[in-house]
Amino acid sequence: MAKRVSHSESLCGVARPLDAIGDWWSLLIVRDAFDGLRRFGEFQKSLGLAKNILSARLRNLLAHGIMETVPAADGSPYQEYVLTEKGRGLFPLLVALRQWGEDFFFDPDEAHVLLVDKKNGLPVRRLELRAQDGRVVGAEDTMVQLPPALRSNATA
Amino acid sequence: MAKRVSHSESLCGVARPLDAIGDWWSLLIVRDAFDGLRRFGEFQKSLGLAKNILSARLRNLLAHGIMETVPAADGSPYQEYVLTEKGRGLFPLLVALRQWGEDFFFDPDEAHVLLVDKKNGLPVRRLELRAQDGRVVGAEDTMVQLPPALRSNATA
DNA sequence: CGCTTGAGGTTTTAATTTGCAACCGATATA
DNA sequence: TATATCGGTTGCAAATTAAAACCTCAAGCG
Repeated sequence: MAKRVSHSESLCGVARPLDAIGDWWSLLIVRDAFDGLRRFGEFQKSLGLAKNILSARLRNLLAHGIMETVPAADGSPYQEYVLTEKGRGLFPLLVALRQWGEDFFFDPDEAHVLLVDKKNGLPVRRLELRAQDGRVVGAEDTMVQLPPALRSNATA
Repeated sequence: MAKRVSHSESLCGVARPLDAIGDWWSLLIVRDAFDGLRRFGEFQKSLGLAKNILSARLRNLLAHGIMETVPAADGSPYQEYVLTEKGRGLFPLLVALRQWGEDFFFDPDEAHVLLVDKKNGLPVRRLELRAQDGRVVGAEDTMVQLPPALRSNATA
């Protein structure tokens, strides 16, 4: 955290998010939250990280509005950590990460968990980026365009 | 790097990729590579990071097969760094990160770079996850399914 | 030739982060 | 009253990160 820049100013659309979730653990916490985990102890058991680190990461996620605490759920006197809308917005990113991992980090025959459609248990499709006209586009079909204001400098 | 586990074993499909690109800089380097940067000095100038860190990150990206060095391009005696197929596979992830950043890290009226279709200059669509039947699905419509082999333990 | 310059790093060193372990406070539980 | 469990915080040693200085090689040039 707090890598080089004080806050969000002058960071591009890729770098700003990284300031919030750009470490190993944060995304795993978010993933566990998507899987329904809510309690401090649940995250700790699932991830096996030190409590002070989990504490710091949760604080950071709260500070960035990615998770929030809710008073209780089952009457216990403790609070729980749940994703905000901003946090739930990370779903496509997690899917992209998972699909990339499946593509390149597993042997072809190696067993791994599958993301499936709840309705029928079938695996989901691949994430696809489409242009306005519906074409599936890759990196080579796209470019980044600076906003009219600040033409020309880099990594705005 | 080398966070807690020696190598890839027993890491889920989300954690394994994070072992390779789970730090602030690596993804930014990859993004710059998508933007056409190839030389050590180009990356350093663009990202403004210390040379030893860039060196370490590039080495790591090479070790993970995300980038590779090619002997030259313009006759200079130095090597260049280009994305492998595995590295190019990160495109959807970068798009997901960018779109999330645009959604939640910019004021509605704040200018930011746009990812556009090269053919016509129009912005690309949003990334969408679809089920086999074509339905757009969100987190709440999906679940992770363990492979038949190892039913029941967590985070396999 | 001898000097400088720039690319592409490595080494040194200091600051930051990490993670283990111990502790703490509050609530249950025996 | 003991004791255990949850949800943390605090110390402290070890590892990681980063800034700056240094090194090497090749080219340019006077």
